[in-house]
Amino acid sequence: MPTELPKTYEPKDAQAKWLKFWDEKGYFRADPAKPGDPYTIVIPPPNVTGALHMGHALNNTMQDILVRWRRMQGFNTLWMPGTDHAGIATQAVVERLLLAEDKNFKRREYGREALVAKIWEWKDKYEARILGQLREMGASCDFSRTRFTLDATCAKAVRETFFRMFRDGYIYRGKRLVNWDTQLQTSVSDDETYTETTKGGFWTFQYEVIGESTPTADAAGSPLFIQFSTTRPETMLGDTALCVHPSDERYQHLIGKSVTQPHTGRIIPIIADGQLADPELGTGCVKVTPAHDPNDYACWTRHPEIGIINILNPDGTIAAGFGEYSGLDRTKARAAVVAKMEELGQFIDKQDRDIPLPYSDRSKTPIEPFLSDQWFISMADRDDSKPGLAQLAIDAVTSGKVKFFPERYAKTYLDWLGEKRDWCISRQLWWGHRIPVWTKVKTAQSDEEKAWLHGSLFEAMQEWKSQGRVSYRDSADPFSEGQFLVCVQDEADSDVVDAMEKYGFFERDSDVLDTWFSSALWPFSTLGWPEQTADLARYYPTSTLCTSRDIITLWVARMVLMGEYNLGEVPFRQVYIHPALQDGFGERMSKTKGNGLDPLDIIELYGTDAMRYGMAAIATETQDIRLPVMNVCPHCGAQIPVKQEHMYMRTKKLACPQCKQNFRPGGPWPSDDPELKTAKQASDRFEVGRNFANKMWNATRFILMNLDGYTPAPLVIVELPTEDRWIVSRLATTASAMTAALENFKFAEAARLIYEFTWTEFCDWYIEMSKARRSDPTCQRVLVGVLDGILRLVHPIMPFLAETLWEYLHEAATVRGFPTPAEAEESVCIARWPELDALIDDSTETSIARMQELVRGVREIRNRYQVEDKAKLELVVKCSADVAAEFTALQPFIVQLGGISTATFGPDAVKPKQAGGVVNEAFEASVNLEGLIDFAAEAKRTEKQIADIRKQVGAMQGKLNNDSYVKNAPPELVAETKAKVAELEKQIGTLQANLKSLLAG
RNA sequence: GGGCGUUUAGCUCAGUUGGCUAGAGUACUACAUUGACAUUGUAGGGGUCACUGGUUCAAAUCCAGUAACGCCCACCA
Repeated sequence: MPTELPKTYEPKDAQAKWLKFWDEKGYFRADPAKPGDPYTIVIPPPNVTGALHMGHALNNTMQDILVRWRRMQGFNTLWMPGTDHAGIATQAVVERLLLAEDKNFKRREYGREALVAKIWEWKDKYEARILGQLREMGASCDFSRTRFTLDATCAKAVRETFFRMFRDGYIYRGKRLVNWDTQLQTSVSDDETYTETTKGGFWTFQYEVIGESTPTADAAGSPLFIQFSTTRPETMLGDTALCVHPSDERYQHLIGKSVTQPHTGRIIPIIADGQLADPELGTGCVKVTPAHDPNDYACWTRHPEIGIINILNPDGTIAAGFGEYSGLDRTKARAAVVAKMEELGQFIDKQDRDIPLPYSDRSKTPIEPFLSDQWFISMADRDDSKPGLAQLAIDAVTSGKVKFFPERYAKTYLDWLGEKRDWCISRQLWWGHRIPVWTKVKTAQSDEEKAWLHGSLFEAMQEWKSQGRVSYRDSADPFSEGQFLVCVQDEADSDVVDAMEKYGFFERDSDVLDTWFSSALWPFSTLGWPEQTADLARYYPTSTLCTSRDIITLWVARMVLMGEYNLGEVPFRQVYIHPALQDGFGERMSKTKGNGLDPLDIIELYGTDAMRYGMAAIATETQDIRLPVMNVCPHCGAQIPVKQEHMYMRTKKLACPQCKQNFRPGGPWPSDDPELKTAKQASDRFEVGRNFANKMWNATRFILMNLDGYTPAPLVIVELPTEDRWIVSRLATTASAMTAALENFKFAEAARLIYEFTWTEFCDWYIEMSKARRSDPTCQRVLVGVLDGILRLVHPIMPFLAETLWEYLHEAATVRGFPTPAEAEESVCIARWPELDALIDDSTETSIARMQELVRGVREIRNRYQVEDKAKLELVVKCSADVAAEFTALQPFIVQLGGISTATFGPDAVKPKQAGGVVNEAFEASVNLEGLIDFAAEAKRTEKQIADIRKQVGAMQGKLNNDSYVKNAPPELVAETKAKVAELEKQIGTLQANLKSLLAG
């Protein structure tokens, strides 16, 4: 006696149970020694800054569907999990935490080692949380291989890559403007700045043009001045040019001339640069201060001859070498610089103006653009035999080695790489992979020092270099040069490091690498590269990368580049870009807006399977998808749509329209009123998945209730009754279509296919039909076999549900399937993906479709006349002998599903006098409505139907009367139209006859 | 400013290479209730396919333009 199932599916119990079971069985542990073509996915490592959000849920669901599906297909699968150290974001989070604990927290005083240790603590906590959430979502990762971008394995790959690139001349040190916090004396990332409108000034000055005089000068000839405006007068000390637009007629004659910078006496040129100067703005002339303004800096890179001059000390005072201004704070310097211009009569005007000024988030002081040493990777083409890195990555895609899905994203990738901009890889942080380069910071003084540096150390270095332990530029005695850089292959190589640091000649660079540097190595660092591991040999290159489009450039392009450079092979064959989630108003979901959705709320409310189904169903090929968010009232459970004005924590309290009680809208913010209950968040998009899970649950429940005496036996398909052949064929078609959908990353279609097959065809029709065949052994076998197939097909999307039902089915019918039953696998995770193409049989489809049409017609009449279901109807169907034979074979189902008392089929069937009817090309069905019929209403309906058909016929006749249609359209289409017209004309005839008798009453 | 995308039922979205009366889910309406399932069943109503023009025998679909919205990148003396 099979187990009786509860009435509804309880996702929570199932989730806990199967996570444990799968883990114990080790289904997701990859073994390179096992057979099967490899299928590998590396997870886009989530940042260890916090919890997983809905975007992760989407991303990971896509990956898990692919991995579970491929595993069932017999691939040797590996889904590599892990997390990202996310340099800036993580360090900022931890620093904010420390600042909250102690208002006087200062990074420098706290110290590098202590801070890094603190961040590790944070990492351990949140990594565990993230991995836990990943498990809860059902992710079939191989958690035994979990990596972290800052762990020892990944660090090795980082060191090796940096060393090679340094050695090969791709990595170089250069200057770049950074956001400088003069109070904390540190650079800050763009993320750590905010812009605030500040009262400032807009000054206009003039510089004297050398050797020119005004055209309208008096006899003596007065000097010619050129005017420009600025909001930061103090930077005039660092001016190295004035700039005008090349096509600006006012200044044509001055391009190439020079002016005097009055404070410094420097002679600086007037240059033309179309990108910097805008003739429409101000005077059309602009000063150029490359060291203190990003645009001017860019201008300098285009005109390097003008030079670049830094005027600031790290504390924001004016640097030495600027006379009376040196040592002044930048604000005092500004006043002094302006005063000087007034004194010289070269001050024209000052207007008060509100200026958007960048501030440091940490110290709340204005940011200074500050020139500093940075590390870069050169992307450009090279003169030597070595490849240009950008080109390597471009070729990987243009050659088709890497394919994008949807294709259009290849353009994003190629456009960005085409610029071949160098990649700045250094970050002024402590959390990350520290740059393994030592710089010579002093020259030898004493004889002893000289002997050491130029003698013993240099000799040792040459030796180490030949051993590949260090890399540096060759020359007779490089150590005699001023700045000298040594890249150390292994920072733990104490021979080298101790030797360099002895006497303090060398200091290690304090910067760390951009977090994307280690992320770029992820597809092979996780597999153990540079070691030649079994994993690397088996699972690289990986198969598919699933990610979002905003990191195509930051991440995808760089992985390809690094894979090609380090291993000479692309890191993945396919890149699937999934859509981005938006809220109900088309705005990107984000923490600051508070319009996000917590996957854990969704899981709790609807279950993991429902969440996964929702994610799959939503993943179409568009680039954005909307997910309207609702608050669930914590008192009564009412669902209240989130409105735009609730965002950004603008609404701190909401009243439930149903129970009138107050609550706090759900969101990422901490509560400021512990009394006020916080709403969970929901979205009705997940109800479909929950309902679907329940539908499958109950279908299984029904089948198991009717399985008494089940025996497995081979099924001879051709000998099966129509309805059995039909459902088997439909299952086969569905399986085939799902395979194709998944191969093309059409997750929404895959979800729709299994949903429609299960709900509409299997539950609404086949199971209903099976009720007329109680305990028919063949029917039992088909029910069991189709359910088995459904569970396999749905497993990648809804694994917990599938596994739960699989276990029940296993108990009741271990041996199952068709055409030849076999003992099923112990878990649906390792069951074979259905490949039933041989069972696809189109010929039965038409008969069942006709039968469905007939039943639907009867139901429609029943509804129209409000005939209650219990009342049996008399059915007469006028049709060809062939169709009559089909209907006769299916008669039990027609009788059952239509609620029929007697049914007559055939060409000579005589319809009752008082009848309601349905007419189509294959049959005319009539139901006896004696005593019920409303002749006038029925006549009116018939008239409308005739009119509708006439309209169609008219449109088609129009086409057929059009010579160019008959001439140009495909002949088979024309023939089809003609046939259709004839068909419809026939229907009109029947309907008119009916109308006549209706009118006659 | 540059690039990419979107606009189809009240809402969220399908609609393949142009070709029968444009579909689904949800919401809505009516009816149904101890027989797997109300997280249900049966049936029904609901669309100027953003707008303008063009190509074509034929346009939701192809082309051009307009508008609104979204995302990415660049930039704002």
